[in-house]
Amino acid sequence: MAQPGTVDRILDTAEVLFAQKGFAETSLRAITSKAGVNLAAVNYHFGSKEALIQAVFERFLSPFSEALNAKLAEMEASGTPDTPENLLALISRLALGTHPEDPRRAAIFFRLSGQAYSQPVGHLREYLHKQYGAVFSRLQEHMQRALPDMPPRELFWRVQFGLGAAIFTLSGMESLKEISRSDFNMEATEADITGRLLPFLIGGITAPMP
Amino acid sequence: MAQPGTVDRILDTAEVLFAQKGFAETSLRAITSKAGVNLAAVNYHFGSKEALIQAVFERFLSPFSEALNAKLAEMEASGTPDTPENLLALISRLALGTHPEDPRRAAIFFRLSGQAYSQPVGHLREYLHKQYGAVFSRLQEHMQRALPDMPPRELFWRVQFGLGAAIFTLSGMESLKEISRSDFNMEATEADITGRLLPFLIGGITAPMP
DNA sequence: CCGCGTTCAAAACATACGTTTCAAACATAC
DNA sequence: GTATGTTTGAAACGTATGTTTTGAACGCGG
Repeated sequence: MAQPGTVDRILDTAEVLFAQKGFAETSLRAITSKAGVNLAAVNYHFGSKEALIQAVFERFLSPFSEALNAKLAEMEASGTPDTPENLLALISRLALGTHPEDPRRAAIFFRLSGQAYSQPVGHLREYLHKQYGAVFSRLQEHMQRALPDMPPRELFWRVQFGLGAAIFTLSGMESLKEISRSDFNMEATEADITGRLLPFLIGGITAPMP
Repeated sequence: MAQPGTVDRILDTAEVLFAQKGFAETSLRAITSKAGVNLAAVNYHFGSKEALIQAVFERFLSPFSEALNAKLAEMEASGTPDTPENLLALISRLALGTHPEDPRRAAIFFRLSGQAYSQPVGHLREYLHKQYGAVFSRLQEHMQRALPDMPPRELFWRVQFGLGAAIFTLSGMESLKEISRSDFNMEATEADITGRLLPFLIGGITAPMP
């Protein structure tokens, strides 16, 4: 492994370009030339482009997943009550703050998630489900405890809807900011949008059953 | 123009493949060979691959956009009150029923929308905004009339959140159906999911202000 | 200082892509 | 029936991609 070197420079550059332009549209040459490393370095260190993509996601999601697990355990230990407000605020804080050294990485995080989710059949989606399905299930259980009267199947779909609203909106934040700027003369920040998002999610998830 | 021929066979095949695997991942050779037409036919009839993509969207969105416009005009004329319920039910019915000849096309419609939205910078997103921004604005005005006490900027974001929830969920419906099948032994249908989606959207959009 | 495993650099490779070319087939009007 | 404009077919073009190869450079323990 290289010290503060090639591997990390590739990952740093790749995550930015993947988030900006997508996986298929980002060539290894674009990554390596911008990262200032040799083209062959990707295949040498990672094996293939697809392995690079997975490595980018692992570096992103592992800290998030671990932090979420830790915070949930903390909640359980301290007896903090399970409420939609608590759970969603927790996730929101985590998503925005998992990488405090660079706030821009939150935006990259969202865009990568959107790319992964809207990706076709690809190995990526099942890799994510296999790798991080456990923490998602745990979250779902907490949400179920917060809303004991809601049928699990209904809750499952509502969480999916909420996930969609969040990822989709935050992933397209750049464009939406521009629209909101031209239509409302309003500058919108990440924190501003997530602040508006939370009441929406709570309202949707706790909406009365049909 | 070809009669019941080449052009439509290309569009029919392209929309399926684009929805399944994305734009960049679908080659013209894959389209033309599956459609049973010559490779050069795409460039001959459409000019380029990008023009093909736009043509696919135009064939999808124009009927939808026109139908929505017509229904909104109908509402205005008949004095039907603007309520979130009415408006969202209207859109839902339209999205599921714009192409009644083939219900599978609703799924394709959602997947294409998801692809377009999560697409990078590409010309597609601004093309869609330029082409269909008007009908979206009109819808937004109706929603504003339904919720006169909500600040327009707040409403803008809430509509975006709802759009995200809808497109994102419906676009990933195939995978989500499978998860719901394995986790809940539950068969989910399009109508089932949209039936659950509407209360969520209404709850989110009408949630109390923070 | 030497030997060896690791990393890097430059070039080449094979392939897939979008696009273009050009002649043949076709349809239509005169 | 011939001429004209349109559509199709097969092949080629140029380019960009992911990957592989081959040595050189480097770091380090003996």
